[in-house]
Amino acid sequence: MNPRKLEKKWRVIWKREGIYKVKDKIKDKKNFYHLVMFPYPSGDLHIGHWYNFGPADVFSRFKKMSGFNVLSPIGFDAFGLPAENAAIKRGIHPKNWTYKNIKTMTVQLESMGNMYDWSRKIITAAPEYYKWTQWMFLQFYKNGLAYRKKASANWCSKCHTVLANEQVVDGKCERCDTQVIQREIEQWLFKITDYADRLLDDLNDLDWPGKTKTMQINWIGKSEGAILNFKITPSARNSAEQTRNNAENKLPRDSASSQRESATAIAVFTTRLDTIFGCTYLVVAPEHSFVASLLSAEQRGLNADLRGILRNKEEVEKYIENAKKKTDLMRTDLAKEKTGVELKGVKAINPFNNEEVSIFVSDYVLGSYGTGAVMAAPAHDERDWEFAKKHDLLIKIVICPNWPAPICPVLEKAFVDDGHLINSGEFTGLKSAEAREKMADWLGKNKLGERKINYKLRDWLISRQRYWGTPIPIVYCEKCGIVPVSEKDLPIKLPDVKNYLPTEEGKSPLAKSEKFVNTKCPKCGAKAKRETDTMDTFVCSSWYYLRYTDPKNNKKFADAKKMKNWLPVDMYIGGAEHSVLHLLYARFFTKVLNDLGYLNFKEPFSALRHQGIILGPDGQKMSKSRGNVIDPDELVKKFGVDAVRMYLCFMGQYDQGGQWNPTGILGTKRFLERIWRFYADAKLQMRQNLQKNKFVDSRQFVNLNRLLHQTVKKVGEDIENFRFNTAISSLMILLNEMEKQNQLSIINCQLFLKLLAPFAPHLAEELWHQFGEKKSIFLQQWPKYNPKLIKKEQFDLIIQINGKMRDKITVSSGISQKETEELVKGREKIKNYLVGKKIVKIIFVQDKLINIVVN
RNA sequence: GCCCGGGUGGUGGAAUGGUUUACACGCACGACUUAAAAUCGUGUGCCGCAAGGCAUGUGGGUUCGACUCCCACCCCGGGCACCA
Repeated sequence: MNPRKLEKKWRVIWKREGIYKVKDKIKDKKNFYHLVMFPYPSGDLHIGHWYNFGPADVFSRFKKMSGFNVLSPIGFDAFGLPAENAAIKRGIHPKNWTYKNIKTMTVQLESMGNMYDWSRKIITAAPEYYKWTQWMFLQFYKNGLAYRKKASANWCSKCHTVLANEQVVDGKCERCDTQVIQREIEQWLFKITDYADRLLDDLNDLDWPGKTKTMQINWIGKSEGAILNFKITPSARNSAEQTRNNAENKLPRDSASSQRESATAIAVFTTRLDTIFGCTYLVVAPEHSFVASLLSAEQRGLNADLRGILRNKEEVEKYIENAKKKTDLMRTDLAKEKTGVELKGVKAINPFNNEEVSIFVSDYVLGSYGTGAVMAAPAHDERDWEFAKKHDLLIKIVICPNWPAPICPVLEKAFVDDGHLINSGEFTGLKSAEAREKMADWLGKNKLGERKINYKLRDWLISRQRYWGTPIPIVYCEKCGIVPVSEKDLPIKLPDVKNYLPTEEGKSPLAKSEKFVNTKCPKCGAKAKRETDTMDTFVCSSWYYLRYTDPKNNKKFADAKKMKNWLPVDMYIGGAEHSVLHLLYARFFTKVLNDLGYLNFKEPFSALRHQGIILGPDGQKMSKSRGNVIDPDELVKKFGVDAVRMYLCFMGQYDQGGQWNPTGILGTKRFLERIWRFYADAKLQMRQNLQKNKFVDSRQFVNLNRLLHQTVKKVGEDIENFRFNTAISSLMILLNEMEKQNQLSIINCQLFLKLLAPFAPHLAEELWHQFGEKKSIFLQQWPKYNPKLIKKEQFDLIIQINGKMRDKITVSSGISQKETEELVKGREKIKNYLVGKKIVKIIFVQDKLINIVVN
């Protein structure tokens, strides 16, 4: 057998006969949309792609044979930064580089022999595709979901572009590992935060790995609490040095001081309103506007009483200078000591008890979250505890774990759990959860604050200052301002510029193309300029799964009826690295399009599975510099496609991946060769039998039949559960057994091929046709098993003494306990164990074991 | 620090609370061969000549019986990380 010749032969025939060409509807068949995450055209199909697509193809072939009309498309996520970087490195235009890669990768993908419907191929960098990406942008814009703003953004100085929060890993650029800095820049954002709650709630109904759901939950980071205002007042004491104990000295606030009260207030967000009576100071982030006001020359935004009141201006300025110099990574390092300085001369007033508390500036408070200011209740928060201990501030216990015993423990660390309130005025005695409710009500009633929900999720920054992306369809007119391009003018084509290099100053290379930039205002016709930023490539991939249902449509992103046939996606397979990026964005897009009436479903991917990561033979991540990369093309040359895909299925649990074992693949190669030889023998034998007996009845082979039916059950269930490894091992067991039989039926031989077909499609198809079959094996029905045949008539009964296996006998199924006991006690081996012992107890498990307990 | 996932032979890995080590790789021996490769057969957890004993990261617990359930700890991988 020459696997490569045979495999090529079948790929040609499959293509010629178009057996993978998908019809939108087939009578009496349910549609099944099976999708793999489309590859980025990096230039080579690596083993990770194979691990993703190979076993995924096993699943979709199985579904097809199980009676579904399966859509299994493929395409290319063709825009993006790496194409550009690689193109720059090699001096090739990104477009040429990308399309050249698509060409080679298409050949590689075809060599896998997967059942893709190539007629539905999509390329996100093609104008007929990105026309609709731009159309999506316009819908977002028209509905207030796309907006432009100047704000601090993550800037990668190597890639010369801004990055979404999701693309910053450990404070570094996801792509090139360069330290990300903050830079003020005009940018486009999508309002994903509007969908935070729905993105959270709808996770419940999805058949997704729990881990992936958890990661999205954490990324969205919902926390419920309250926002409350602390009024600011000049320090009542001359000596601002006494920070300690001043919270205990309640200052009865007379009418005079009330009148002098400042209009300035600091809002804080807390999830632990129940600890408010334990608040002994406030902390604001260095970038908080209040600090800036205190320090600035004009002192705008400050009440007259507060102007010029800061007594340690220099100290504060110095601290803030230092904080600015720190990178995000340094600032968020938990191991670091919590530094900070007091704002001397000002105090904040706790709205619940009118106590004056000190205000600190510290970089352990983040300017970007909540209000950029927190109330510190050091007895009940670890960070506040640490800060208070270091700066010798008052720690006041207001939550007691020992209620109703009035004695609270002396704390050695912060007590952060819920408990009962003490020393909390009218709220004393309440449980934490109850107190939070009542206190929030009280805040609202007195107009001092309100309930508030905060999210970690930020709006999605989609503009990139790079060439190789979808142009943002926006025009800037001197008269009309920001004007969206008219839908009929789409696509706004990416010009074929010569100079696509990114620029230092944070402008897209498109800005240099006058032909592109200068245009007319779609509204008033006056001279106008185009937006030159392009979109984040994740925008392209947020809706691609819709396009496969109607990839050639020029009037709509996809026809509604056609989408209805397939969507949402029934099974989505891809890497776990997309847990928060692509998978969150695609969900967001789906919800928006659903709201706008274009889709009748709210979640894009009903079921999701991840493949694991394959490590090099050395147990390290594969990389060219380490020289531990496994080249799938080489493997195919040596072992054939079927052996490679089968080994990928066999090497371990699909979602766990693992270290590449260079010799392991020999096992599946040998297995396939054994099948080949076995069928050559079987054919000969059957030809003889056919002449003699016309037909060999499969009922002659009762034991083999049982194993066959068991295997049908096992393989089907295993594939359904993505347990490809054990499915293959049961096929191996079956072949081992079949080889021992000296007569075989045609029916059984054909049945085995059907079980094999999803794993080794080429070989199975070849052998199938050698039986004289004319239609492809993939147009056959997956075999059904007979549950009655699976039951054993006899089984090995385990005999245990004190829970240890000492003997076993083969007995008939359904044997009674009494019979078993007699049988067992009569055995010499067991008798020896019972000599001089007293039988305490006998455990009998029907059709399994007997355990004699002695002492 | 927190949240997941994992720890089983020489290796990859199997095991509804019931035979630990399926299946495969590797290794050893044998057959075929002038020889080698390929193939086929046999064996292969550890200790021991054997009887037997001991083995699923460590230590406890529940149970007639624990890889599996509970508690504590150690190690590896992944994610999050001052989110108030």
